[in-house]
Amino acid sequence: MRADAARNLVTVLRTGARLLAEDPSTSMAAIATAAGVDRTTVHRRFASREALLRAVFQAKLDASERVLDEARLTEAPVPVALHRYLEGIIPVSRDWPVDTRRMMQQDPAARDRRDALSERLDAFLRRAAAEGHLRADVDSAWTYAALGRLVDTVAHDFPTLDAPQAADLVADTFLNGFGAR
Amino acid sequence: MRADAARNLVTVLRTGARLLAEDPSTSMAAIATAAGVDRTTVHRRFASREALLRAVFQAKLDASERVLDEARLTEAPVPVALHRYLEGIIPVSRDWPVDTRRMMQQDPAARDRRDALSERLDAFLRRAAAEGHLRADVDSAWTYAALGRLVDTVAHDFPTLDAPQAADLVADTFLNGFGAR
DNA sequence: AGTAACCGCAACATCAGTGTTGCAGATATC
DNA sequence: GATATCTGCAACACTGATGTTGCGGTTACT
Repeated sequence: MRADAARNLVTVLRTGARLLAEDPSTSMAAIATAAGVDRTTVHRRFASREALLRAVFQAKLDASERVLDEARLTEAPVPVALHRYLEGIIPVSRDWPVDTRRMMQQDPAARDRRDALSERLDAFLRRAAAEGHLRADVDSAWTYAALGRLVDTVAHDFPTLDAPQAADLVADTFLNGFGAR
Repeated sequence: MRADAARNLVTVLRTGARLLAEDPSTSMAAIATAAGVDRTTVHRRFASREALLRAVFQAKLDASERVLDEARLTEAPVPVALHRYLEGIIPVSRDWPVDTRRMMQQDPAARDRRDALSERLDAFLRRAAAEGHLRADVDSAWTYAALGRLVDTVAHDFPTLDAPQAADLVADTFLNGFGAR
């Protein structure tokens, strides 16, 4: 593939992710215009609208897997791994703001990859609980779900915070909650 | 309006809310079929698709305002008001699972109503902090956003919990977080 | 029981989004 | 500079969703 074609491709993907997050029914034409290319150019790279959506979600999964790898969730000390994960995943959530659960219905392969990611993070949270860093009386599914929502919230509703600040905030809230003591 | 017409109307509204939450691009035809009425019947009640969406969000706002009124956020003791609010708002989130922020763009009147609700809840959270129930070192906007996400998460991802159980879980997590102590 | 309101059905027009093709010009790469 | 690749543009066909209308039959209300 030629270099300019590759550039256009990533531009379309990132623009598409942004617009589709705001409005999941955004048309191919709107994405093409916002990306600064012709509508037919998008169709040349992505055979169908569904193919474009798949590519966007794949890009998010790629980035997420990289973050989990680099966080070393199974080996690093729990507080270190947690913070490294948060600092990595918040920019991913910002770059690919699409809602993962929506698409997963029609793309079984993507769903499997996402399930694998979920399981890795869930295992980390169970280890954190076993090692005494998290409460043992709370369902890990609830812990996992709440952490994910905190990440998305800080990523999209507090865009002025940079990644380290946002990670600090999420970690503090996640561990200590909002109650005075 | 005749009684059967009123019944159909609420059925369409609730069915629409459910389907539109799963997929915001659900067609009027799909909503009509799922609600057990003809497509033209829906069009007789709602002049356009946009009108149907507005009605769904209005219904959610109506229910939310009722909950906030009954929670007596300005008078009741903070722990009581918080629990009463949670126990009321979780069923609302389940009955009207649509994402409020999406629609608010095109409907200024609805956005104003939603802003008023936000302000009431935010004022409650500020009172809670002032009376020593919440940490004073956390931005109330973050507190508000996080609480809202916890509510939505428990409402949709943990449907087996009944409202009181879910409210207990959210209140516990909100106040204490997930860290061991 | 009579009346007004409501509904389903069929048919139609309209419109926006999707996907395709051919070609001429521009651009990266060698 | 030659070549292969990519792009924009124009044109076209197709599909699905939206919105409307008229009519005959059904259902709620008094």
